[in-house]
Amino acid sequence: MANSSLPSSGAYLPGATVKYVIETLSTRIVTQEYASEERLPSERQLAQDLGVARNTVREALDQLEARGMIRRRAGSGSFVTYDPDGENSATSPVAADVGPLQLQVMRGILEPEMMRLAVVNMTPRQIEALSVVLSKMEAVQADATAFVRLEEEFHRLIAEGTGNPLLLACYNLVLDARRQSFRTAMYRRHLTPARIAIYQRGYNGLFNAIAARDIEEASEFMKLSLIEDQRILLQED
Amino acid sequence: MANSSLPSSGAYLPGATVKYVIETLSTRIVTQEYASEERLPSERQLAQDLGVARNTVREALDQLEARGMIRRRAGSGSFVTYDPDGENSATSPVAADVGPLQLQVMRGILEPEMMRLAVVNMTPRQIEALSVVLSKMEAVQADATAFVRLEEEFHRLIAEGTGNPLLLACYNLVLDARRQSFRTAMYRRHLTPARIAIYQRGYNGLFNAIAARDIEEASEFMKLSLIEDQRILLQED
DNA sequence: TGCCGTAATTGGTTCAAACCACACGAACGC
DNA sequence: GCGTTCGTGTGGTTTGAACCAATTACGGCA
Repeated sequence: MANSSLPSSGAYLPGATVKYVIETLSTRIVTQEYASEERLPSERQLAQDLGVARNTVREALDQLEARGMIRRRAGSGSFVTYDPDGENSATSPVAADVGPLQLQVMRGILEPEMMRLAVVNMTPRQIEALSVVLSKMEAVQADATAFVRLEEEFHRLIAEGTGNPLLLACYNLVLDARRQSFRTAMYRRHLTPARIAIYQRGYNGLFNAIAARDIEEASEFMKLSLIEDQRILLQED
Repeated sequence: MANSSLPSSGAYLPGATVKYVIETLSTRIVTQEYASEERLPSERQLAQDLGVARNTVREALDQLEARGMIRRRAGSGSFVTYDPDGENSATSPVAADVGPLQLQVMRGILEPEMMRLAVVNMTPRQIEALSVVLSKMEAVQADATAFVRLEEEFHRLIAEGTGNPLLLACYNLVLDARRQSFRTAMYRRHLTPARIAIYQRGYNGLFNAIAARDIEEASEFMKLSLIEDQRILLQED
């Protein structure tokens, strides 16, 4: 699919260009558009394709490299080091020891309050960013891996939207654990196209509630999402 | 001052300019030429003084900030956060950006639930460890620094007592931020012997509630502690 | 005197251009 | 044939400029 849907069409968000590039590239990597171990386009090429300066592309690649998604070699190019099915990832060591129930408990503690704070504190720009991720989620048909990854990004944006860096840092640990959780693989197995459609409706409602600054509605959708995940988890046992 | 020995005169080393700036600035900071908490020259000024581009200065400042030697505030300037007599230096980078209110919000989210989980899940051995810390706290007369340290240990043991490694990891971030917050904010000024005595009674009651597996009682003491801290925080403003 | 709005200053972001050092391959010479 | 050389493409670094956003300082107005 790639996309030529540059920010030029509609909302151009100054100050969010690097994030846009990061989001675009990481999505392409996760969805295997750029396969593992594969070389991705040169910085100059990417800059031209995405309609941004090479500096901006470099900044984005810096962060992707820090996340361990790519590796660069001067003179050769940049290579994808992300393995979608790989158990190995640059996740924090704690994440490995976290059981699915413990993860769910932690989400139950953080997410409702996080949602409330985000609804109140998110800037229009952050809501716009959220809508971008939402459209990508709605475009997913059956690619469970991509959907899970986008789900994560969606949640991360909400955590960012609280404006509380400490909460964001904590929630990043939660997301690490969620990614690492061996049950996630099973979770993906349950992510049939039909079920994806259900989640899409849920996230759509959640986003609308956020955009409308409706705390109760947003909280309700968040709880539903949690309960749904919990149901799948228990079903597994 | 310091040096006008710019690379321009003679050896211009491409690829080493940023390092040169970092070296220069960090030396000035360590030697107190730029004292702690002091504002250092603006990026534009530094660029001109050092004979490099502003971008280069920014790159250097980025790394100094990552090392925790400076802190930047848009519109205000960059400030030295390096403490030559610093006791602790290994705090997580996020901690620096966390405001006192944000810290309090996060504690308000985590601690009540943490308390409930701990009361239910703590092993006798963990309770024993908690009692040891408690006696140390009760032995403190006026050493606010020691008391704060023990308080932290007390809370950490409770977090451990939940048996949830993810929660513990998150709470460690909170404690990092709390430690950082105490360094800048003058919380210790308010920790008079009389106030320490009050806290000691509170923690004693909290411990007894935990030992008795009394969830409501423990929760109540935890909230009191939180509210007390909040009161001091507001008083500060 | 006190308050508010504007102007100046500061860090934050993005852009465009030029040059360097490294890597790889193709063309060349032996 | 084999090794060297050189060209081209790639990431790496630095520069200079322009604009944005947060903050502060100042001046005039009530």
